[in-house]
Amino acid sequence: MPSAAVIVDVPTMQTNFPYSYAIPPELQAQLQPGMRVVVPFGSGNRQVEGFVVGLQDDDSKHQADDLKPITRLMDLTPVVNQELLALSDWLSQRTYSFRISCLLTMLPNVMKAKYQTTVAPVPPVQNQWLAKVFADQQELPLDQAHFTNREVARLTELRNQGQVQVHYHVKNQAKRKTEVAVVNQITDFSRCAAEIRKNATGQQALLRQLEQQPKTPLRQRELTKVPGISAAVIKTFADRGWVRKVTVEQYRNPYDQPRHPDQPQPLTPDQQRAVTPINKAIRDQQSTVFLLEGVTGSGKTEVYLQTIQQALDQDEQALMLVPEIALTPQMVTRVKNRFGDQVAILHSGLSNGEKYDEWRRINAGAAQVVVGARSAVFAPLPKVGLIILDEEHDPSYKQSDNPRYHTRDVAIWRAQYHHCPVVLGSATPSLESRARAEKGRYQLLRLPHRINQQQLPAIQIVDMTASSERYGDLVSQELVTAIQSTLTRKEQVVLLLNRRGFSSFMLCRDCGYVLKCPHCDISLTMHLDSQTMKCHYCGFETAIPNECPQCHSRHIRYFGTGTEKAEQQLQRLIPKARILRMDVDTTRKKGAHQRILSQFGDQQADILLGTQMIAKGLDFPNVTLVGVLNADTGLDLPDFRASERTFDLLTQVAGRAGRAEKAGQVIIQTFNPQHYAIQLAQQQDYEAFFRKEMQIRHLAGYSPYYFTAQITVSALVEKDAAQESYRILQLLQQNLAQTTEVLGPTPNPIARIKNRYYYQIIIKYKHDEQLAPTLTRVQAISQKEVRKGLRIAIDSDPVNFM
DNA sequence: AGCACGCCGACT
DNA sequence: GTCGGCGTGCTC
Repeated sequence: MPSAAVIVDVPTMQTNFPYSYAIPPELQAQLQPGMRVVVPFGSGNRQVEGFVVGLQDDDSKHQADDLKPITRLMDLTPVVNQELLALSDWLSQRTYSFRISCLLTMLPNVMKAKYQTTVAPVPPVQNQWLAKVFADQQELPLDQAHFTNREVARLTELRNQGQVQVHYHVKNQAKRKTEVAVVNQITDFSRCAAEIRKNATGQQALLRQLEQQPKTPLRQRELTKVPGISAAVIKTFADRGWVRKVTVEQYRNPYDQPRHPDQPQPLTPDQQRAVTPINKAIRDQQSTVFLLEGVTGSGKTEVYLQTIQQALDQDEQALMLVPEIALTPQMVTRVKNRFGDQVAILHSGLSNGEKYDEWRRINAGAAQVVVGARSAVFAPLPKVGLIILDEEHDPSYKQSDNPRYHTRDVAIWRAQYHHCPVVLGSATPSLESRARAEKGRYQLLRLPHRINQQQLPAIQIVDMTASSERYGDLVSQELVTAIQSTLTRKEQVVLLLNRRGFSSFMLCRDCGYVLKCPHCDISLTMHLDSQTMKCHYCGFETAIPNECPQCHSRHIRYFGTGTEKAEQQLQRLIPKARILRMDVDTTRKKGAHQRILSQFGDQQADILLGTQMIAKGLDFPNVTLVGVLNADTGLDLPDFRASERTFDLLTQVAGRAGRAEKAGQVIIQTFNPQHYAIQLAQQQDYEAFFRKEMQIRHLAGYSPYYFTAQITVSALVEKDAAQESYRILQLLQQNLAQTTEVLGPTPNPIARIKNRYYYQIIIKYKHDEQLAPTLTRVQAISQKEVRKGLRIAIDSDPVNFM
């Protein structure tokens, strides 16, 4: 008796394995691994979504007759292929998360089922209350909106008496749109042409269209755009049997822009030295990992495009991952211009429906190139020939909630599966990747020169501890002068200030009170445009006080400068400058990103002032000055990667200057002018930074010399989080190897967020056989404790310690 | 997650 | 004595 192995949508430790279900005879022919099904689960036979991960001919553990049958199919074809099924298994072990969570993150959001429980009275209805509640309704949803807890208890009682029935509904949210298309049935076009009257221009036009593309279904909506072709013309053809009407899936096209086809550009010798080995690996089906270390402006993108072409030439597909695609519309345009409609785009800026459409195009084999952010690494391409991870050091490649995967790891796994190379590209590779290249595990390719012999911009450091008072603490005289002369030359300026809002905290000068978020251990930031004090962690907002909430003194002051205040001050210093501000607050609305950038690109502003979102990938030829208002914001964070992040950010933003024929200039303002991260960013010497930082990591015993794992415990009561973390500490100490070091528990740098108290434990290890089984035990414990409001998060390779 | 079973305190 | 509180275990 055949049965199906099903992973059910019940994310718990105790259900984290496949359950066997009987396959009803009518489903036996259709059912395949990778399809979603609805299955009865638990005592009430409540209906849940599940993924078929395998089929068995007989089941030794269970007699066929004690298996429950699959209720129904949710898909007609598999939504997870064999590769991704295997990947989900590896991923769940690697990240200590549930298999169902892994499967669901590989798919667009809309494919997660929605559940609804309803209740219906069983006729004849005798109970008066029941009759009154239901009146003429057949059934009602069993939720808070319809029934109070007391009423639910009453319903339970009536159900036990058989007067009420409970129904479980599983709703597939994914709705596909269809449209009408016609398929050509003509074989002899000249004979048909003879049959059409000379003055029937519409019919002639349609015939020409069919002749051009006799094999593909043509969408009616597109066809009727052709002059002369109308619905009536199409109907005439259908009546004659010349075309057949079919319905095809309709896809929303999120980047429906006119295309300017471009051709491969001639390569510099550097680029050629990179392209050759990558293309060879693609041809030879080698799963080599290349680290492409190229300074900003060295032409990495052209290397990507020409290697993608190699994969396409072999009838294979290419996957290109970028940090957050909304930030680099220029990159999307370049790829689309080169490869046209075979490109699919997946990123967080798309609506759920748009993501689903792009995903289906990929799954149907209609896309050959996928460009996308983190989750696009799961794009269901059947035969991958190349995977590119641009800006491979970017922290957004790490998912911060379950499953806590790193895109780089998944990319490498998939490359091994497909026997294809991975290209990790960056101007400032992560220390981990660069170290692997050093050891020969990755193959290092370097692009040390900018294309067209452009000079790297000259970088000047301004020591803000010695800055003149006249200009305040925000902008130095050097920067103001440089901005002014840039504007006189009719060139543009990019300014980075990695802090949003107006002022970062409010302080009472009489009693020393600092206004904090009531839900988090963090001071509230003042925002002038919304006239509120905001918490950047939980979103709490309150009015701006005009007296101290504690002592009612009116001597309150606001300290710290964010982008809002910087904009105001700059405007005062340079009244004629047209300033555009770009941060989370000005880009919240859909498309705002693009609008600000194109305004700046069209020279409608002189200065683009923003947070780190302006550091990446922007390419404006008229920008000749880049200023960093405060290089220190990230430097003193309690994170061993603080220097690396600062170096990356400064290098990245400096690269925005002088990208065309005009020379660029960069001014970095800092209170730590001697710090090596800032010094070496000034020299734009990544290799020197790498060596220096490696020494420091070696001494401190951090990545890449040691692996790290992190356990975070949180609870509503601080004592609970602390106690539990000490219990886990004990478990770790009793089980882990002697050489493994366990740090903590310590309260998180921000000890409370959204009313939860956080404690963390850091594990540093080199080789520890016991680590995986021990963390699995921690995972099991977390399952039990979750009922008491405790949450335990395991991160097998954290990138962020805040 | 949701449901049943089972063991302790407040009530008709 | 029973009703119902929620702590614990199980779901093919």
